[in-house]
Amino acid sequence: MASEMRAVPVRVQCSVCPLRKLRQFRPFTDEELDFVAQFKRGELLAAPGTSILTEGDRSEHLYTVLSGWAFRYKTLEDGRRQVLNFLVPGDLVGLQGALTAEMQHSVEALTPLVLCIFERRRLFGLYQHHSGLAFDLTWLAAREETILDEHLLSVGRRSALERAAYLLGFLHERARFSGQLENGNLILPVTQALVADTLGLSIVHTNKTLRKLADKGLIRWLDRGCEILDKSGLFSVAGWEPEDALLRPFI
Amino acid sequence: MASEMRAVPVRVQCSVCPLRKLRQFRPFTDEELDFVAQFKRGELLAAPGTSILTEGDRSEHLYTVLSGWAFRYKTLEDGRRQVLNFLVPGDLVGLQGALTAEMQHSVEALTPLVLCIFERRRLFGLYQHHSGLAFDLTWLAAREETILDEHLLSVGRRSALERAAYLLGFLHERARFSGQLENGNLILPVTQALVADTLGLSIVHTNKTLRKLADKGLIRWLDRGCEILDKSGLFSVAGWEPEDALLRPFI
DNA sequence: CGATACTTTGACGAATATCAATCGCAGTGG
DNA sequence: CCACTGCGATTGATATTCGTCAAAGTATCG
Repeated sequence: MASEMRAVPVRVQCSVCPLRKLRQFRPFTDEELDFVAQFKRGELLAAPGTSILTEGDRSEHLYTVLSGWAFRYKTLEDGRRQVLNFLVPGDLVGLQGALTAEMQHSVEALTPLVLCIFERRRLFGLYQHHSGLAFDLTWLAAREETILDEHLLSVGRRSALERAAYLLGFLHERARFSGQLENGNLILPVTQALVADTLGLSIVHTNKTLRKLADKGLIRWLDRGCEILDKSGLFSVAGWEPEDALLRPFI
Repeated sequence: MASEMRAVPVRVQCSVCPLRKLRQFRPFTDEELDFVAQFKRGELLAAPGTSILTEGDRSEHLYTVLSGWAFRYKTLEDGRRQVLNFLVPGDLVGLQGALTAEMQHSVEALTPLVLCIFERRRLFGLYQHHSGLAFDLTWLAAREETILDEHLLSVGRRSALERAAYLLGFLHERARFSGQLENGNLILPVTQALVADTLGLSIVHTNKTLRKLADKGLIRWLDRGCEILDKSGLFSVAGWEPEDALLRPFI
């Protein structure tokens, strides 16, 4: 729960943003780049386990993930938890809080995390003067909706094995697309308890389900992470194929 | 599957839009009203059971529900179906299709349905010249996301009884907020098969679960509909309270 | 009147949860 | 260095929830 979290002055200039260099992100115009550079107020560094946002918060800020992993979740009163989605570099955090009064979900860091901080107050200026960026924000919100649709289908209608295969394949795809697959084999930074809370299953049943995937040679479970050995095998078990994502916006 | 569906020339002038009179929708400026009136290309009338959009479509259009009920869903290859959300008057349909290449979900009419048709091509003009409306679109997308978050929590972590109570309370709330509660007791236009596909349960188990809610005096099941007898009783079983929704945009 | 779609019910089986341990590893303090 | 602690992973036994199968009842509609 308690962990290091601190805001620091801007360190990464937007003009040399390491993410923007990746070919999956759409290029900015000079005007857009200037605006975003001004929009950005600093960075937030958070250690694993740190709570970034909490359900009920009224946040002054919006964030973009610059590096690291995090996850969004909700809980019921008695503590049952449901993970809603994972956040990787390029993902926007806290748009809901900027539009409704209070955050309806919580966000927690999974790995050491760096977030770019934006001021919610200035969001309307973005809409007034940068329709391209405004369009991008809607695009990002619609993409999140698409992902949630697929998760809902998964939790509602896929078997435990299909669900687990879908999730791990999905996470691998997200990692790949956020530029984390340079060095060959990727390790997803998740615990089995976290996977269980994403799949809507108990920890015990999740363990037994992951074991089946491991026995099929599709994954290998490590200390607190999951190595993907056979991505297309996972997709095949899940009955799912990722979209070939085209150019993607981010802020 | 096959059913009546036809587009007709504009009949309801936006300036006298019956929805806009409801106090839950935010007022337009004159310029916004002019734009939307031009943006609108006509209306679509659909009988119950009609397919409005299908997964994989490339739709030229965006829609707003003017009257009636519909639902969004996805299916797996073997036919398993998951209902994602319901659509009531004021809801936007097809924004995803306007931003990504293909629709990722299907939409079907539940009752006689009237949709306002907008042209996807002209969406960018909206962003360029009407930042207020652009902001509204993002707001609507973020609200859909909030709803999906709650559904995911429900399907993943609530028991069958809690889930059913949540869903029916939620639908009652949506009906109320879209101005359908004038005449006292509302009948939700759903079948048990549809509820089952929303909750992620089998029809048989759904039937037995709804029976329990009926035995508690919270609902009454009718021919193909559900009458809500005790809304706060449902919320209590579900462990959920609706947000007091403030002013709401629509297009 | 038959056809169809929706609802209801009981019996049974499969999927998943809960309970209760145990094991291994990393960090911590003596 | 070592005992201790806590978290995560694992396992087997048992209980519960939920799905499937089969059948029948009921309303609507042409």
